[in-house]
Amino acid sequence: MYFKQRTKMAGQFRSADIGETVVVNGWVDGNRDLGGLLFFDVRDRSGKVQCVVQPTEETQLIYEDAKQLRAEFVVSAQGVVRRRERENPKMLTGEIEIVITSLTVLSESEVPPFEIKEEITANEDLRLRYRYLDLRRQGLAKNLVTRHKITQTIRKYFDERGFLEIETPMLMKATPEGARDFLVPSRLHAGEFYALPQSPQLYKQILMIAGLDKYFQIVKCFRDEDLRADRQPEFTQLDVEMSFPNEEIVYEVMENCLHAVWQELGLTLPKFQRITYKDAMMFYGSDKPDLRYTLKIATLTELLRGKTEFKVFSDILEKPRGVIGCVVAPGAGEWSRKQLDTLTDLAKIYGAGGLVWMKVTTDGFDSSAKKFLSEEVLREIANASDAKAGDLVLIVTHGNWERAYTILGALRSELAKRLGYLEGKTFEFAPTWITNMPMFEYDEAEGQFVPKHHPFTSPDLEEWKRRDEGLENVFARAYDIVINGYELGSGSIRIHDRTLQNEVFDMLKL
RNA sequence: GGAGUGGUAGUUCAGUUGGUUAGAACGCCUGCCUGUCACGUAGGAGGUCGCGGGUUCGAGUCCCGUCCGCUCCGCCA
Repeated sequence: MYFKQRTKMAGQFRSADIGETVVVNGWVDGNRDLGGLLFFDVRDRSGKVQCVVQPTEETQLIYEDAKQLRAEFVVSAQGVVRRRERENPKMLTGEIEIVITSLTVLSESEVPPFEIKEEITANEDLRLRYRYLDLRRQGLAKNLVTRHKITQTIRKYFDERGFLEIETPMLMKATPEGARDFLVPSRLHAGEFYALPQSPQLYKQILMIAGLDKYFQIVKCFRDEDLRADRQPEFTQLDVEMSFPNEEIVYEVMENCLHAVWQELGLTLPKFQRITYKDAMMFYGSDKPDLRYTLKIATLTELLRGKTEFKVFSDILEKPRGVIGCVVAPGAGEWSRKQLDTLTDLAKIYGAGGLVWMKVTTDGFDSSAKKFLSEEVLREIANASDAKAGDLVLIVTHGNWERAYTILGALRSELAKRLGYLEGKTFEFAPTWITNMPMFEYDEAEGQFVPKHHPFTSPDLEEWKRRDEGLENVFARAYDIVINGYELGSGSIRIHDRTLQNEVFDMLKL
């Protein structure tokens, strides 16, 4: 079909164009027929512009055509730009409109399954089925623009610092990394499979051993595990590797990269904090803590040792990895039994046997375990957790310390939500490094220690020897970047030499 | 693998203790309207209540089974 090349994109017309004869191509966004006067908007990715048809003798045919326009018709319209009689300050093109002199419908549209407007109500699965319609919305298209800006900024940043962008293979040999591999059947070797990479891990190791020194890649990764709202089987990550760095260089390179990205987006990223993995777990109950609010977990294990016969507590105190901890909800002393029950349900989802609660009142304490805990013990718990009159204390026990803190962390997040700590805090970033990730963890099912990190990560053996602690306390020199309770990425110091790697494994008797 | 929750008009939802013809808003269609931009206005069409079975005089509603979506746990750097 014949149509004229557009003068510029729909959202770019301004009062400087007044008097010009122009062509605009795009999608019909709305059709307002006032009888003797008809408006329709033409939209493309840049925005939209108002077109107007006034029926006179010579435009009568155009008017008849324009009356047939429906949402999402693809049109090519020619006309003359003029100043509006009434401007619309809400539109970037609101000072002008195009008086149509020629109108071509390039493609008609069926009635869309949902309305293409910014305040969308349709379900996500419907929107995804008609992704090409959903992406016509400015807000969503803007996300792709933002993503483009981010990747461009990252490429520029690493290029300027001497990093090489190198592609690594997508079809590879299966490696027993953490996650399940996606498999691709091989035609040449019938019955055998390629694996899709969970990360470019092995290849970047090779690049370092080969002496490429500094590498980065914006790369697709595949993990065949179950989904979550914020977790997909296929995702893109920024992958970086350096030879001969130290910890401060890792921090510096990644922090400045993120600062550059935030700056490009017109945002300011606050200074990074650092918290060890152990502290993150003990105080916030998560390896990706949300630090936008200060609510902290308190540990009661040693405080209660030998001071109570309460079976729920004493059973845990006998276990070497057992922990009793609590989290305080300030001012929640009036919460109903029903509200407490839903908190108990939440704790149980995360593996708690139950939940002991305690309310601090002006003249003492009330508790679900009042029969078993003395006034003195309750007072000590209140002191240790800094609970004041009117507060609610939630106490959790578990035989595995990480599990105990995970439960408390889930309660902490829920309390923050219920107490309104997050209202209006969407863009208050609290970037944090979680340092000293554990190299091993104790596997209850297997009854032994298993690697928690991939074996390429360098362990901090000096620190380990100095402390003379068990395998549980061998730290990987690895770090997660966390913002607002979401993991943004990770860094680590790695072993690039096979001999050294073997040596380490010997030392650890693996 | 497990738990919770939902499935009613094109869309988002309401639907009371099981009871007459299953409703609303937006969208859609038709008419009217010369300054709208969430146009207005008058009217209209549109339903296998996810699917199958059961209980009942009667099922959107209760029971059993099943499918699908979402959220979470497990899992997952």
